[in-house]
Order: sequence, then C-alpha cells, then structure tokens
Amino acid sequence: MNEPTSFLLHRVIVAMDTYADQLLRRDHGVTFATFSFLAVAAAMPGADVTSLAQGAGMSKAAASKRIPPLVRDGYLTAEPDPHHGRRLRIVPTPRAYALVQAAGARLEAEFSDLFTLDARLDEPALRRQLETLAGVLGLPATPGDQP
Amino acid sequence: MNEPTSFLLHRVIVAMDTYADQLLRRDHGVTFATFSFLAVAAAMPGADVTSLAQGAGMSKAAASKRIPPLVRDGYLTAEPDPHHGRRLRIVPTPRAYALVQAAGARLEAEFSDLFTLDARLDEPALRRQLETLAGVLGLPATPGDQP
DNA sequence: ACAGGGATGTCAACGTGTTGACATGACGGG
DNA sequence: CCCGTCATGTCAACACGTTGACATCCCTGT
Repeated sequence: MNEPTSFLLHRVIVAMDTYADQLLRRDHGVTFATFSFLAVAAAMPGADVTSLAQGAGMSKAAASKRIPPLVRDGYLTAEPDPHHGRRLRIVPTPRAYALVQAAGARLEAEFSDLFTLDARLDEPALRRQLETLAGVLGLPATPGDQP
Repeated sequence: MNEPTSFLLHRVIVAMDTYADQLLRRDHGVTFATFSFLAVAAAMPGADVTSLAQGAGMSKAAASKRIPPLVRDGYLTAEPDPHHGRRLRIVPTPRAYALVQAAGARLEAEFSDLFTLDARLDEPALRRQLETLAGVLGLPATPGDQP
C-alpha cells in the first residue's frame, strides 16, 4: 500500500517549515509565524486588524493578540484610525521592513538552493503543478490579496 | 516579484489540511491531528509513548497528554509493559482501526479526485518531485518508520 | 433624528503543541 | 552488589491558535 500523495505533501511541508523556523530563530530572532505575520503587515501597511488577520490566514483575535508584543519590540506601530473610531492602523517600522526583506531573501535563497540539489528536481514544473492545485482549491493567486 | 515556491507550497498545504480537518470533523468526529495520531498508533500497535511521539512527529509530553482522552473515548488501550516497569504499551482498539481505515480511505479518495479535476495536474509527476524533495530533506521514505 | 444591523477590536475559556525539570525503572561497569 | 547513567513517562509553565460573547462605533433606511 502506498502513502497518499496528500500525506507526502504534508510531511514535506512540515519538514520545510521546521527548517525555516530554526533558520529564522537562529539568524533573525523571530519564529516562522512571526516572520510570516510581519511579511503580511509589510505587504499592506496601514491595514486594520481584520485585514491583517485575513491576510495572515488567522482569526481576528489571534491577530489582535499578536500586535502588542510586536509593537513593544519595535516592529509595528498601532494608531487609532482618524477616520474611524474603532479601527486601528497597523504600520510596520523600518525594523520590520528590514527583517522581512533580509529574512525573506535568505529563505528564498535557501530553498532555491534546495531545488538545485538534485537533478530530478524541476522547480518550474513543480511550481506549475502547485499553482494549478491552488487554483483547484480556490486559493488566491497571491497571498493576502484584498478585493 | 514572484512568490517563492516554498511559500506557495505552504499555502497549498494549509488549505488541504483545513479541508481535511473539516471533512474529518464533520463525518468522523475527530480532528485531523487526532486522526493522524491514531493512524500512527494503528501502524505500530503495542508501541510505547516515546515511539508514538517519534512516529507522530511530536514531543513525548504531547503524546503523553493525548493518550488519556483517546483511552476514554475507546480508541486506545494503555497497559503497563510487563517487561518494563515504566514503559506503557499503547494498543489501538477495533474502533481506532475502523476509523483509520474509513477516514484514511475517504481522504485518499477525496484528494485523488482533486488531482483529476484539472487536466494540467499530473499526480505521478508531482509525486516524483515530492519524493525527491523528501529525500533531499532527509525524510524517511515512509512516515513513522522505526529503525 | 434615530433605530437597527453590520463592522471592529478585545476578552475569556479552551485545545494542543513546546521546553525543562523531575521521579523512577533499567542496565552496565567497577 | 551498588552506583552512575540513560530511558521513560509525567508535570508545570508557557506559546499561540480557535470560538463565542461582548461593547462600541459606523452607516443606512425610514
């Protein structure tokens, strides 16, 4: 009996996430989840908590809880929206942009290397398969796009 | 600028996991993590807590906490190993085997369908890429194999 | 003007993972 | 035989997500 492809996919991702997490912790002092959240925030500066939650694929409550520590650590600023009494404007600081840029480039480089480690790996082909799969699953073409 | 392939991979998996989780909750009354844990237990009946943790890719403590509720719900039995004063023998009940078999088949069927929904999807090709990737990452060929 | 419904952010309670510490059983070398 | 060391399971504390409830604010229809 063969392992289902979906399970194999799962294991591969878990391994890649673990690797990325260790790299980010060691070299940038943040966890993968934090980096990911900051990357979303950097992609939509001035967004409110709800948009951030959607973009990061988590609940409003989770995003709301994540923000205060990131403000304390100098990665974000959170100010009340002058045009809306309840809405917050979340703006990344230069430190956040620097982290996202550096760590993002680092991760991309690492995983690019990964795809060249074996001649049987064909990144463009894999990418096409994944994009089609994303389409079938109803995922947006780019992460966290706001309509 | 293009989204890194590794990020795309991540998003695809998260979507598939979410889908699987909803299906399992609705039709089998367990979460994906629980199913996954029971699948590991079913693959190594009589294993101790440490082996189970390794097989399921979690810490000993997490496995240890997971077991009592599963015993209470009639999915597992946990008895002291007669040959070792501290070791426990974790044995799945028929109910666990039935769940793993039924839910596993269901998931596999769903995701097989998924791979036929678009003519551009080539499951064998995708699978070869993933297996090579797993090899490069140093993953075992089959999940939870004990040396 | 204002009543009602939706949007927004936060809270409490909970689920489930982690790490580090710990008591205790197994085991091998002196 | 006994002592040091490792293996084993559990506990406490924490991290970080979820859901459901909630107060508050905005906006629209009347």
